[in-house]
Amino acid sequence: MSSLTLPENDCVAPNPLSSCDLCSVRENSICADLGPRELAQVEKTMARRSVVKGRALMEEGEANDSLYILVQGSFRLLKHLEDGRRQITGFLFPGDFVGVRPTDASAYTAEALEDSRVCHFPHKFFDAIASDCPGVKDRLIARGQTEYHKAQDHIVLLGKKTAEERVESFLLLVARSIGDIGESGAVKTPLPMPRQDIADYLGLRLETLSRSLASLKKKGNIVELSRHSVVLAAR
Amino acid sequence: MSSLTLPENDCVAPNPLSSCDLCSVRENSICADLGPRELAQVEKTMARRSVVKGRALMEEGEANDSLYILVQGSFRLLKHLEDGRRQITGFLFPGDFVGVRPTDASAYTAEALEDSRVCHFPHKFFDAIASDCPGVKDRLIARGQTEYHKAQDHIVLLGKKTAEERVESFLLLVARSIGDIGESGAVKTPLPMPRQDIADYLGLRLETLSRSLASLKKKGNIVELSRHSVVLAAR
DNA sequence: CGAGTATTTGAAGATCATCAACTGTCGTGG
DNA sequence: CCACGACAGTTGATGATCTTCAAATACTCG
Repeated sequence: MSSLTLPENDCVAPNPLSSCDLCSVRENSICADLGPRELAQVEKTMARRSVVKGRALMEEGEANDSLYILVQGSFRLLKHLEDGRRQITGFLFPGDFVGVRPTDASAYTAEALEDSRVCHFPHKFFDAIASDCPGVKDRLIARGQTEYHKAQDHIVLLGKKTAEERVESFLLLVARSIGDIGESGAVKTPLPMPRQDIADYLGLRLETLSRSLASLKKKGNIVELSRHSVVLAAR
Repeated sequence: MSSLTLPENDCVAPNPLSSCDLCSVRENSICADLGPRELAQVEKTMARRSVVKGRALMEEGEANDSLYILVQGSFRLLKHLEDGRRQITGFLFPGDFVGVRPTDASAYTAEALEDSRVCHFPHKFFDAIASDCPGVKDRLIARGQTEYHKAQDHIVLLGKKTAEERVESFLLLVARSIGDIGESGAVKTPLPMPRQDIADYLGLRLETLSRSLASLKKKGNIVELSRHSVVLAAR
């Protein structure tokens, strides 16, 4: 209760992700609302977890009672139709959350696109500190809201945009999360997910996606294109 | 502060919607979490408001600091693309919420499809009672979550379903909110929104919607179809 | 009843899907 | 180090679904 020792830490913190003090996504997360006392509590309570590529953090239909914050790596969120068709409803990048609420049946599956690291918070923890840190619940509400807004943008994309518009919107979306602005204002961004995942996110077939990418490249909107990265022209 | 008089009420409560005791959507709402003291507070604080057909409860881009609970009627939620295309992201029926969080710029517009009645709660109110009623914030989180799940279902619909599948899903959706199960298991449901709104929800053109409806009727999935209602065959 | 709008229906065209073949990339093992 | 196999991605040709443009019909409200 009283000690502030950091269980997983060596003295020199060889892994920068194992201490909250050095956490790269902390300002964006709930942790920003925690006082020093709660933060110490967090460092004792929570578990950091590695998830290897392809593994699920939670499965559609299964119970989940934890909140995960993605620290490193990326995930896809997907839902299945009865007949096996699948729709990707979103991607997670560092700083994003899953499991804002405990539930008996997750609405979607979350699978790692690459080897990743997450922080794991049992929801019990939030209930426990809720009275001391009222800001935490507000932050959960806020995060739920931004998820909802992202979903609405996705709805607009699927409902009203053409194939090429969808692809462009998607690339900008990824770039905003994990892209780097290069010299000349061009943006280079990794694409950790395979083409099929992008297609399933955009409501397009693989081939249509490929053609749209080719077309955007010919038009100059895409400067460079490879399997795992894109460079977008400065607008 | 101390009196429990209900401002808008006559003795015999001529309008059943003007007292929380008689509110038809109360069990589904936040109010279910309120203690008698808070409920009394609610009856003094909140305003019941009529919204005439076509009027907006909130506008995309404008500030909003209130939560509204729909008591009677229906709304459409919509977002605009820069070029004027519009996408309907959802409909509200009695018991549904808008404005789960205060914001400087609403993500969408909410317009009445018919003359409607809402309960209006300034978010200040929730902050004020948060410590007494911890359940209220949890309920807001939960509600945000179900909104998110609905949005995800919408995403699946738009991303993976054919025109006819979309129309069928939509009709079931409405039926679940405001439909009546008739004899024989058939479901009759009103359609308070015009065809164009349905099309804009489903990501289809007006004509395609109309044809899909006609086709579903021919197949027998729709038993009866008029401008403002449908009867769905029992499955 | 009549004007104006909402909805349906028809015919032609475009976008995206499907089926199929080809090319590139990565990792493994000889 | 190169060769091979497997998988990921691209490209081509054809076709279906949905859109577009156009006109007719049905409703609703004054």
